[in-house]
Amino acid sequence: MAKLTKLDDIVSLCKRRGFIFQSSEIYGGLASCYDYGPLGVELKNNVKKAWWKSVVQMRDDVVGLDCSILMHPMVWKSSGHADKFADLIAECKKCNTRTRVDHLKDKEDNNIENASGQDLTNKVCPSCGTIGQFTEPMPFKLMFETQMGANIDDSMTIHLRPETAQGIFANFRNVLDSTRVKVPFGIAQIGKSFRNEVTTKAFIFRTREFEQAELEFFCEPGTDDQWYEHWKEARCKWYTDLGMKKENLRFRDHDPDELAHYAKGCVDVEYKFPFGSGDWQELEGIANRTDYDLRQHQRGMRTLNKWYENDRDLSKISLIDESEDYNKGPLSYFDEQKKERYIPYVIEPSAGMDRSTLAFLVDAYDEEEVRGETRNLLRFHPALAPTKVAIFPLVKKDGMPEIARKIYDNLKKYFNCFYDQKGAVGRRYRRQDEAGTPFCVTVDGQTNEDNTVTVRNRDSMEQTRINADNVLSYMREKLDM
RNA sequence: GCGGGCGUAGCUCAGUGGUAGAGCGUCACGUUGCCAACGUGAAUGUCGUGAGUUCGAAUCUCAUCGCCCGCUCCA
Repeated sequence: MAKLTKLDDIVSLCKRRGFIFQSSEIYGGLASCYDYGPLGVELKNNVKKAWWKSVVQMRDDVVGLDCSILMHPMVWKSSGHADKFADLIAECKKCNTRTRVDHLKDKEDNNIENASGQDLTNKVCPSCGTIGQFTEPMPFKLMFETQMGANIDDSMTIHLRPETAQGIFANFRNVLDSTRVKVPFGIAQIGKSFRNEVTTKAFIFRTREFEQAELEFFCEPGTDDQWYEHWKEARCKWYTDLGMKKENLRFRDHDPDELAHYAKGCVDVEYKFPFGSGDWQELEGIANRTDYDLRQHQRGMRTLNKWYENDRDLSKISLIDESEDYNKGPLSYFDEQKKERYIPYVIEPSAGMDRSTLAFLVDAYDEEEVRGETRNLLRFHPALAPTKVAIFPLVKKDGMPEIARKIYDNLKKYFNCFYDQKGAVGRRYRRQDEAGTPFCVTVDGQTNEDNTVTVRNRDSMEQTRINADNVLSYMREKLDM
């Protein structure tokens, strides 16, 4: 079975069928930015809907949220992004390799402790081994900056969020106070995030503007391991339930040295993308973030005045130490049954919606030989298919278009449908195959006699006759919608 | 940011200094009674962009933008 083997094939398919276009293409494109076309926006919306249904709608213990992208600067001080997203990078003058200054190691035989981290004279280039031949360290701003306020004198530099998670932590108290939730419970959100990645990569796989679906699941310390396992399983099942092939999915546990300093554990759900090297690439990360974030925000809340006093300059301040009774702080939770307060632990499944959309697209792609011709099709799960049903008159006469149109007008109230009366019906079928439409309904000569129509299945190409009045109920059952 | 490759119609590509091309797709008309049928016709090009060399540039040179592969980076 010939499949998409190169990224170029995927890009070409995406453009040809209107899934994904390069942003600002008429102006030569803007690096790392992509637009979703008519089929793409339906597909991606369906992926997001499926996530929301699984993570929020179908659960009694998760509520939703939609935070603003712009947040108070202190959010990023507390989260650590303001400091860590401003790394210094130095370039080796010899081989032009850029390395983060804090990753540079001292020359080994130099026993003298080098007090200054900024002194690069004894640092070794990890690429070519040259010592001390670096450019001045240059700051990398990994967060997007923007100005809030039209009046330049009064405007404030703020950041576009680099992750949706912090908006959830910042609203932890609000949700607790307004929704009667009890630990264990989760808060879910889907939304755009922005990161000035040093290198973008592979089509929409790593872009600077991207969409995340994140869940912060709050649980009692001590139960975190079991919830971690629970979400690992639940999230993996989500992909396979939506038709993604098991052999293209795997878990990869992070090595201890790869873990963020606050994380107790982290596992990636990876998909075997057909990129050049055929590498496994991350779709989603599931992390045990412990009580780090809520505790950090408690410190941040206590630091607010210091920020005002220091000209609202994040670089001039550091977070105030944690209070001894932090467990009873403003972001703590009171357990009614145990009559005790604690800071909940957090399990965070964080999925990339653009990556998932691409993976579902690639995974659904298929080519098969039918009567010496190649049939291209996208075997989307019905929940993900951009169009659910296409309705055709077999030919454009004998009242068939009118009947087909009537069926279409009724069905489109319930799901995305497509009407087409042009050209040979075989071509229309194949066209829908390429868009991944699960069913085609065709009105033919017999419809006038006994009010039946044919339903053609995308995957098997088989046809069934059903009564025209039952099309809606038939589709609802088959599509499970 | 480094190294390599690439950029011509919606897509795949041919065209290496002398009139801008093919296949597929798209559209129209006719035909067509179930799987990319057939006939006729049509539309679609800043040859990525900008400069330069030249009588003349898709073609040569430089710059720039974008994409792919490999480094580097990925809190």
